[in-house]
Amino acid sequence: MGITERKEREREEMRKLILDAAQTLFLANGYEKVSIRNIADTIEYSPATIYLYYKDKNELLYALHQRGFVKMVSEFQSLRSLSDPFERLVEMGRAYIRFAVENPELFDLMFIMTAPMDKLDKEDWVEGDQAFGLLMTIVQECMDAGIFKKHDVQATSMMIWSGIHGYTALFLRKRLGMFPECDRQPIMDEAFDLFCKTLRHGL
Amino acid sequence: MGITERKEREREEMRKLILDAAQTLFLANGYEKVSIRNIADTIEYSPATIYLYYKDKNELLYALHQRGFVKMVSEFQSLRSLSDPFERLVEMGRAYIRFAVENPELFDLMFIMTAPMDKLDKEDWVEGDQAFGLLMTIVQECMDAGIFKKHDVQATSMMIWSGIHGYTALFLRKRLGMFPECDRQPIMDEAFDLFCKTLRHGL
DNA sequence: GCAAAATACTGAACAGTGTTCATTAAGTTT
DNA sequence: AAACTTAATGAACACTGTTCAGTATTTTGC
Repeated sequence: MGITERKEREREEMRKLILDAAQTLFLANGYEKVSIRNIADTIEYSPATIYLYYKDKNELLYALHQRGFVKMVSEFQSLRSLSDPFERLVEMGRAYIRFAVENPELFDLMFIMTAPMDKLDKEDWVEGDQAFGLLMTIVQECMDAGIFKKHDVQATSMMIWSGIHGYTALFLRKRLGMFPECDRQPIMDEAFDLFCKTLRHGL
Repeated sequence: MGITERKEREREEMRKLILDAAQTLFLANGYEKVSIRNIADTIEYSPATIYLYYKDKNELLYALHQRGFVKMVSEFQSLRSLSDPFERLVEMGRAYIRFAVENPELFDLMFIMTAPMDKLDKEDWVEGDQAFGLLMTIVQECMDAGIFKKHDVQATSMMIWSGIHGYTALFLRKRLGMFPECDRQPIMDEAFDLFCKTLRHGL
């Protein structure tokens, strides 16, 4: 009897239907402005139905959080073609910033929003761990190649991640009001450049 | 007739009464969990009354945003005693992180939350400008003293701010799940230390 | 001192939110 | 065909920010 299998498949399809609708709405309108009722409307089901497939709104957000990491890690794959480890590091930083600017809502969910992160176990961090692991590998390679002095790889990677993350967080959350609109991009670019040079000479 | 003056004074007192109550509640319970009705209850007025003194909830948040910057800038005053400009810079970074950890909700409002920043004019950035101005002054002094090479002061300051901000943002928003709980603080400290050293040698 | 004008305040309502649950409809098993 | 299981829903609950007509209270002009 393949009925249970079909049921399971239908259930998975329904979960995908809901999540796809949620993703479209969230990424288009932001998380605040999308309600369970909105999602229910677009898939033409009752709001209560959504709760049969996802425990609550946060579980929906967390599912997207995971999708975001999968997308980001996949975009990092293009780095493999670069042979020079430092160049790869710089390009990874650029990719991180690019991802943030091109997918602001996803990035928000992944690194800034509080909502879905309230209580996460270690198992929920596989994707984030993967991305950070990639960074650590590149940093290690920079050390092996003599580009960086030998330091604790974890702390060094953390320092670099923080440095890059800072820009994107301040930029996305519109905290650069002290600069005139037109100056912001150039200043950001110059600051990123300076950060890379400082790493190159000082680490 | 001092009646208009008294009225003005009473109005200001009422604004303070509301804002104080809001601050206490917000900083204790977080912004999400405090409603206008909660605030109204604690000051024993009707919810509608609050709208006679503040346009909406965001105006309340923005008033606290300003208070936060005043507090932060006042905490930076202790830096004046340090004579070495680089030491002053490091200590400013420490003070920034300390402020964030000790006043997480205020910091959130000032640098992370989207809510009150939706549309701010240039005049609303005086306090932030002041803090960033202080940073630029110290960076300039580091350059004058020959500790840093001469670069664009704005971009350099921005780079340093981003670097420090990154830690605090990731930490406050609980994005260090890949590290075991007990390792986080040491890694953060080491990363901060490494950032300072890297600036010292590489900038 | 008293009526009229101005100000301060509030209860109730509106339109929305996330979430739950008894009830109904559909599908599966015996 | 009847009994059982599963899926979907309408309606409700307890909230939210915000508005507004109406009621107190205070100030003004006579």
